[in-house]
Amino acid sequence: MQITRAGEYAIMGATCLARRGLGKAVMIHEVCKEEHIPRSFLAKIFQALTKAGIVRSQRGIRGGFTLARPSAEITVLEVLEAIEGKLAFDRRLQEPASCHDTHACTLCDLFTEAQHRVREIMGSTTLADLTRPKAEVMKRIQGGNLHNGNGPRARALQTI
Amino acid sequence: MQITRAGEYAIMGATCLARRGLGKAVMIHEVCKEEHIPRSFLAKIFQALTKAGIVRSQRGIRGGFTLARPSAEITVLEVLEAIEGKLAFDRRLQEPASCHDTHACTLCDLFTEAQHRVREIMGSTTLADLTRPKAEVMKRIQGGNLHNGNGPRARALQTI
DNA sequence: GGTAATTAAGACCTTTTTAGTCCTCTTTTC
DNA sequence: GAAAAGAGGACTAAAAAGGTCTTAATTACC
Repeated sequence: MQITRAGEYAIMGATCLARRGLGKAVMIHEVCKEEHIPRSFLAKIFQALTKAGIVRSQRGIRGGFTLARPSAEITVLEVLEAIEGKLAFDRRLQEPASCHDTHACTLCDLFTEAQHRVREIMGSTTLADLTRPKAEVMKRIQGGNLHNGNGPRARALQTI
Repeated sequence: MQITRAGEYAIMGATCLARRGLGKAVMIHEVCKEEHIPRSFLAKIFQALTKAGIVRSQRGIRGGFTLARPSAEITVLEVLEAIEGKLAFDRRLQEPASCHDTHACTLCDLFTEAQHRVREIMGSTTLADLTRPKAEVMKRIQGGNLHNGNGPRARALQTI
């Protein structure tokens, strides 16, 4: 019941890029130093994020990584699932065949709801949110007003 | 980001006992057959649940397992944590030292909130709930009225 | 065009966890 | 005391986690 190190590093790395702004290429080395992540491991993670269209890479001298889109349009859920695959609380929710009691399994319902709650908050929090001052973030997260609004946050939520 | 098979089996096994009522000892063999769980694996799991005071065991001929308390007083969270240890969404929430940015880590806040949401629903759902008809359970889970009420459910929630 | 700096890709490795099994011992009932 | 349970510990195979290493492929600059 934990997210993996790779998933955690992905969020940290992407957030680090978010803090630098959209245009500037940041070398993997800098991100590692700042976030205390092993270099070659992060390289691998950023590769995956590149394929997922979350970051953009630039090879050669003066190369590095940038976010592919504004940080306010990238959700934490998106980053996490790019690395770990679709978030599933239990194997039942991945391969429904593994539940024999297919007709009316209340446990499946419980797991589905738990998973939904996690996806909801992860999907409504963007990288931009993580770069904001702590007090603001706390207020937003615990405020519970994740459902309303028309900003990028609401748009992001639609894809869940 | 998944619960383990052991955790899942524990909930299934305990729920199976809940369906049989409080008094009657159920042999491990019966539970396994009913829930499609490997026998020696479930034996191990029930051992742990016994130590945790969730089920009670009876050796010898006509032995077996029963719930140690009424099913309405045992939460799914309790069963899960008896097997998997305290539910932690990320290692940061277990050993805070692993987060270097101790002063104002917004990611820690996000994870804390996600974890809280999972604990909330798992901690407010009892084994008795899982034995009820699907429609009822769905209504309760999604109703969102998990905070009010004075029943065993509210009591259970206090320990979270 | 050469060279240094940078990411890409994938093979490889080590440790830990998962998901069990198996065997022997103890307890309990008949 | 025999038979039928669970208790407990040792063991194992497979998968996942958490990385490392090597060899490209690009790119900027001289």
